[in-house]
Amino acid sequence: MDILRQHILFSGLNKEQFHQVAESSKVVKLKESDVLFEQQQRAEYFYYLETGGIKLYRLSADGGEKVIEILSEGQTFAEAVMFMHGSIYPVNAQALTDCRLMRIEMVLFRGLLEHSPETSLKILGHMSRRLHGLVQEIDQLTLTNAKMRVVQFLLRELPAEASSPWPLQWDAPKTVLASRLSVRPETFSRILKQLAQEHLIKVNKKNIIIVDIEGLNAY
Amino acid sequence: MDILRQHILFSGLNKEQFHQVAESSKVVKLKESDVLFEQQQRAEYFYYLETGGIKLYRLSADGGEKVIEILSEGQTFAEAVMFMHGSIYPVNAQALTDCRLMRIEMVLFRGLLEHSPETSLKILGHMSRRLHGLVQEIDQLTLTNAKMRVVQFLLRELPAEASSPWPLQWDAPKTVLASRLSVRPETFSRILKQLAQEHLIKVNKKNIIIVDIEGLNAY
DNA sequence: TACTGTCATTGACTTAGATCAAGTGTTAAA
DNA sequence: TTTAACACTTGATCTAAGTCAATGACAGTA
Repeated sequence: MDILRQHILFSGLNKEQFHQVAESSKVVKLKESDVLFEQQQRAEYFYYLETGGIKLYRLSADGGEKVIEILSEGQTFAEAVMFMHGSIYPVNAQALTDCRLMRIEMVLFRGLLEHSPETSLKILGHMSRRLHGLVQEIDQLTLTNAKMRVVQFLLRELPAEASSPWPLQWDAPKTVLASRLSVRPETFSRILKQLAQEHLIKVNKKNIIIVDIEGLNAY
Repeated sequence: MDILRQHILFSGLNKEQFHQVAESSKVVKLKESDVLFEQQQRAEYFYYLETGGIKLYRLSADGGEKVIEILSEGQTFAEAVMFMHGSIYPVNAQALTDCRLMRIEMVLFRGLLEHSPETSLKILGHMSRRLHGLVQEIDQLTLTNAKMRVVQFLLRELPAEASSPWPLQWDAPKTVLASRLSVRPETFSRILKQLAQEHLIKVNKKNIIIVDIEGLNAY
């Protein structure tokens, strides 16, 4: 509960307000591949992800799946839905690994915001950044090719202080990463192989070692 | 000024607050092709578009241009930037036609929000919808092909009450529309031709008549 | 009226990346 | 230990859409 308190969304609430949130919230546990909610479903809650991984994705009419976001510990999600009329989730959410989450009531939280402009402003900041992120996403999709998308993705996974060589690892299967990057798994595989042949990375199952950050940046 | 008052962003402000905004705001006039601001530039203002058309677009390193949004009368833009740290515009803004805008000071407006939770919530609603729109945009780009994107675009331009045949028109040149849809002008031209041959639309310069809405929906 | 530049259309060609198909590990259950 | 299920890799094709190039249709202006 203390962890929650520290999150930016809740840091603007006073003691009493936070108490209300804590009271009405519930811990949710998911097993790997459990579905938390589905797109078009009526939205009553948003979530704080304490441990585990979640993917947000959309389905097209013909069953195609596009991963919009891969969430990891400490992130909140679906809070943007709280401010839309006739709120329905615009995406599906499914556990990539076993998860532990806090489920927060939208109605209650929204009510609190009416008396907490500070928190509203923080959420606005949050959403602005996500908005900006999506805009970048769009031009990544349109202005660059598959190889560049993969390279950008790898570079973005690196912490600011990273130096070559630097190990990366994740729990999502490669198919999910591929979808996130809007390429087919086959293409993703081939691109990683190419990068390895150029001595920019080394691939071993779910571990990738970034061998040459400079080289990747050159793309 | 009264027009501004009616806009959703300002409707939550009280008389005094609105007065402050009005005081510090300035009318800006642009000629066609004038640049209002550029990406990476320090952001101090957001805008309300009274008359005319504006395109928001991004440039890639190699000069490629991707139109993110085409704005028309009555819309505000760049207000999301207000809530980000070290705020810089993430896009370029250029006039498609002669324009008249209101220029609003971010710092001032942000200050007002600290005392107007109601307005904050309205902006949150605004941004949520745009967020949702961008998510849809992304899966359009990834789950569908160029022809479908064009069809979806045409259908979305139609008002809810539209019936076949229905005329459409816009002031942006076709190259801009093409970029907005992430296709090359040549491809855009070919697709429109195809749709015309299938008797779904009729094209005449900047006017398009939607002949068969059902037919388009079938895609 | 002719000249210029911009936008739009059309045809010929190229290519990135999808699709299809086959094969290899790897884990988990029977 | 065998079988099944699934993730991943690799090779062989195919195709949608991009690129390049030529031409037409204007609007503006000198």
